[in-house]
Amino acid sequence: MMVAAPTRITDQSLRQFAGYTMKRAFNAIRADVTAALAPFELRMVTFSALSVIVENPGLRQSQLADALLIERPNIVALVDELVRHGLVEKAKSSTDRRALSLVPTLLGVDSCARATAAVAAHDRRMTAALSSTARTELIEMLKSIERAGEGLQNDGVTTA
Amino acid sequence: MMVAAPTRITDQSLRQFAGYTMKRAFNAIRADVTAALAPFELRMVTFSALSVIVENPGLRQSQLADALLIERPNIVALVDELVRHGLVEKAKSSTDRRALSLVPTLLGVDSCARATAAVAAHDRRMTAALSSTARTELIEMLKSIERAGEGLQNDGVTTA
DNA sequence: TATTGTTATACTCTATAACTATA
DNA sequence: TATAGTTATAGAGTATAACAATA
Repeated sequence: MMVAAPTRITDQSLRQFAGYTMKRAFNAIRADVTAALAPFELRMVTFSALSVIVENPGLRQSQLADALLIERPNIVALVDELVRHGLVEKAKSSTDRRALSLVPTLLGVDSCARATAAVAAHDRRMTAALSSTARTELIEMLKSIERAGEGLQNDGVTTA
Repeated sequence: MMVAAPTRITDQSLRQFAGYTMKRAFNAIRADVTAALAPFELRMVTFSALSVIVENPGLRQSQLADALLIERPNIVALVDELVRHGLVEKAKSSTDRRALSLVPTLLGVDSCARATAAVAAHDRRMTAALSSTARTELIEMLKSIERAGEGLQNDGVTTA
């Protein structure tokens, strides 16, 4: 079979979907935020973890996993990376001898503040085309999509 | 060091960022669309590829890679998967003996139509809380973020 | 019994280097 | 010399099973 290639490629059918465009938008965000966090030796996921630890000092690893929707086994290396960089300490829980309490160090608190400022600048760059209210509405719409996903685990079986 | 764990964990600081909430929203979308595509033996990326091939019959693999922002090496196994399922054929280009033209089969066109309907239903489920105009605005905002990313490869060096 | 942290493991997704055959 | 398809490979990111210590 012999066919000539079209000159201009379109993705019109996929563009009707919020999911497709969101994937492309998030790709752009990930690339930019990764660059923004590199000077702090933080990745997206380690920055998120550090932020939650600073905001909730003393939380257990399993609580961090729940908050960030990360499986417990994957938390171990992630927290160890923060410990290795001197940003977080693993303290023994006073109430449960199985558990570890995650506490930010002074360096961790400071790095988190500066990284948060860098990420805020990145986020403003990416949403520069949006008005302040539009940006707020975007975040609210994304939250509503996140919430929509929470009710769909059974996937149609219970919809009858 | 002994610390008691907080009872309620928050991620308030991260919630100010469109990127963080978008990641969580997209996680929900990915889980739901993956389930929606499973009956067709399609993954997110193979569905996107099939859709572009049906919309642009005869395009070359490198054009498909450009359209979907996928590196050329990763296109090979992806297209082979569509060929194996009888949805796409690799035809020889009539103008360039190096190139392959990707053509959908009749089954491919039909499967694409039915999968597109399933994905449309999924997309409506996920955006059920949004009005029709709000949903359109969401997609436009996501496009503007995607566009913002295209200008930022150099990362601040040229901003001076 | 159930839960916390952990190890080992595997699977997907994505990115890079280098080869071949053509242009 | 550049490009199209390809191979091999490596690194993230993420998910599951199973274990020891403790509740």
